[in-house]
Amino acid sequence: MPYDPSAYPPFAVTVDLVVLTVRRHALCALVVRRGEPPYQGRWALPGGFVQPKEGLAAAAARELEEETGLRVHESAGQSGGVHLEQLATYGDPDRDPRMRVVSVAHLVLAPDLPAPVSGGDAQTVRWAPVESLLSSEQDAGREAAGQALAFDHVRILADGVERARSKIEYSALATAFCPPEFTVGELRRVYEAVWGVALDPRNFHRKVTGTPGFLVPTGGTTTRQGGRPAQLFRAGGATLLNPPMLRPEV
Amino acid sequence: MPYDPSAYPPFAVTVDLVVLTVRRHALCALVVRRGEPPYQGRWALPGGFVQPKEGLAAAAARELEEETGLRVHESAGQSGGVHLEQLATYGDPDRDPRMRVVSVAHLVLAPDLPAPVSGGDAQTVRWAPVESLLSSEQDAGREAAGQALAFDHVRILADGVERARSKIEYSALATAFCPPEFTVGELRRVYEAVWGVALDPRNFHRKVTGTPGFLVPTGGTTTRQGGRPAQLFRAGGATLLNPPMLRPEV
DNA sequence: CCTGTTTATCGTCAGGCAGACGACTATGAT
DNA sequence: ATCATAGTCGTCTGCCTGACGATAAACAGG
Repeated sequence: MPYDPSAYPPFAVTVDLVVLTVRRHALCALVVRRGEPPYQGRWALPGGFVQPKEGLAAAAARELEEETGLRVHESAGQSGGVHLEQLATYGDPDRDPRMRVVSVAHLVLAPDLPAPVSGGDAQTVRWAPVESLLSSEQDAGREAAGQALAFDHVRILADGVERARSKIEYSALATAFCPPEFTVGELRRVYEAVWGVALDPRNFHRKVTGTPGFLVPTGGTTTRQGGRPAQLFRAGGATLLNPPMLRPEV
Repeated sequence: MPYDPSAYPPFAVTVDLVVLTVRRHALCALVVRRGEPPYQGRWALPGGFVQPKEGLAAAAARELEEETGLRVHESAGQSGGVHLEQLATYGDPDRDPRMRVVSVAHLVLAPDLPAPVSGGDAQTVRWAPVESLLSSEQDAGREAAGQALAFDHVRILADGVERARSKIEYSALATAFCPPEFTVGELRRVYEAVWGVALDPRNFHRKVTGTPGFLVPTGGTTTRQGGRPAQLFRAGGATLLNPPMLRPEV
C-alpha cells in the first residue's frame, strides 16, 4: 500500500440527493434544472461538492437545507422527521465529462410539503413523479416536461426508489412520509404510492395496528379524508417491523 | 451549483475491502498488517487508492486480486464464485490523520481458501475471526494477537458483517461461502457461523430444499463430514429467497 | 329525513409456513 | 456388534396472511 501524499489521483467528491415524498397518491422526487453545461437545461438530482472539513452526511444535510429548507432530525424515525441515509456511491470514470467525480448519493424521505419548495424560482426546483422520471429512459425520444435526467442520475434515482420500496417492508420508515399525526388510511396510501399497488384496507389495518411499537394512538380523530372519522396516530419507537410487511407478489 | 474545476476541494478516494469467509465454524475477515505510519504494525482492512481511469468496483476487484489472488466472477451468485458488492462510503474529515480520504468500502464473500492467502509473507496477511476483531474495541486494553484495527476499520467491518448477516436471510448468497459442490449440512454450518446461532438441521433441510432454484442436486454424495452420506448440491439460479430464511429471535 | 357514497374498523375462515421434535437411515470408529 | 455421527423424512401446532363479509360513522344530494 504505497502512499505518496503529493501523488494521489485527483478526485472531486460530491453528494447527490434522492429526495422522495408522496404527493397526490404518487411517489415524487425532487429535481433541479441545471443552469450551466454540461446537460444545461436538463433536470438533475440536487447535490454539490463536499466541503474540506465536512462529513458526508453533513454535506448531504446542508445541500438538502439549501435546496429545500428541510432540516434533518438527528436519529429520526419520528413521523414528521425527515429521514436521511446514505444510499450508494457512483464513481464511473466518465460519469462526468468535466473531470473525475465520485458522488456519494443519499436518500431522503420527507412528508409532503404544502409550501412549494423554497429557494430559487419555481422554474429551477420541482417535484416530479418518479414514474415519469424513470420511464423517460425507456422511450428514447421523450421531451414532454423535460428530457431524461442528467449524468447517471436516472440510475441513482432508480436505486433510491428501490431502496425506499424495500425498506418500508421491514422498517417503520413509511411514517417519514407522513405528517406528525396521520391515520391508518393515510399510511396505507403511502405504501400504495411507493409500491404502486393496491392494498386491502382491512388486512393493512390489522397488520399495522397489531405490530407493537409501530403506531401510537394520539386520541384524536379526523375526517379530512372523508367518510367515517379515523383515529390519529403518531409513529411509535419501533424502527424494525417483525415480521415484515411484504409487498404483494408480482 | 457553482463549478470551478480548479477550485474543488482536494480529496483522495480509496477502496477498502471487507473480505469474509467461514473457517472452522467461525466467520473470519481478511486483515493486513500495516507496514508504515500511521497505525504502523496494526492490522487493517485491505485496500488502496482508486486509479484515475478505474471504476470503483474495478478498483475493489483489483485490490482483492492483488491481496489474495481471488478473482471476482462477473454476475456471480454461483457457488464457488466470489461475490463482491459495494458496502458503504466513509468520509469523516479526520478519519485519516494524513489527509482527507473518502473510502468506498466493498464487501466480498468467498469460500474457505485451502491455500494460505498468497502474496507477501504470512506475517502481513491473515484471516482473523470477526468476533475477536469486533470485540477488541470493547475491552480497551487489548493486545493479544494484535490490537484494534486501524482507522475506522472496526466500524466498516461491523457494517460489512451486519450486511452479510442480513443478506443471507433473503438472498441465496450464503452459497458464496461454499465450495462449488456442497451438502445441506455444510450450508447450514455457514448460516450458523455467520449468525452465531444453532439451527435445527431438519427444519433447515426442509427450508433450503423446498425453496425453488436455491439448490440443484448434482447427483453425487459425500461423507467428508462423517456420518451418513449426504447429497451434493450446486447453487441454483435463484438470487432471492421468498419467503426469506429468518434468523431466530434474540 | 332518507338514501347513496365514502372511509374506517371488526370478524371469520382457510392455507401456508415455521418451530419443536420423533423416527429412521447410512456411514465410520471401537 | 455396538456406538456415535450426520442426514433425511414426517407430524403436529400455532402464527400470520390473503380473501372477503359485515357494521359504523361521516357527508352529499334529493
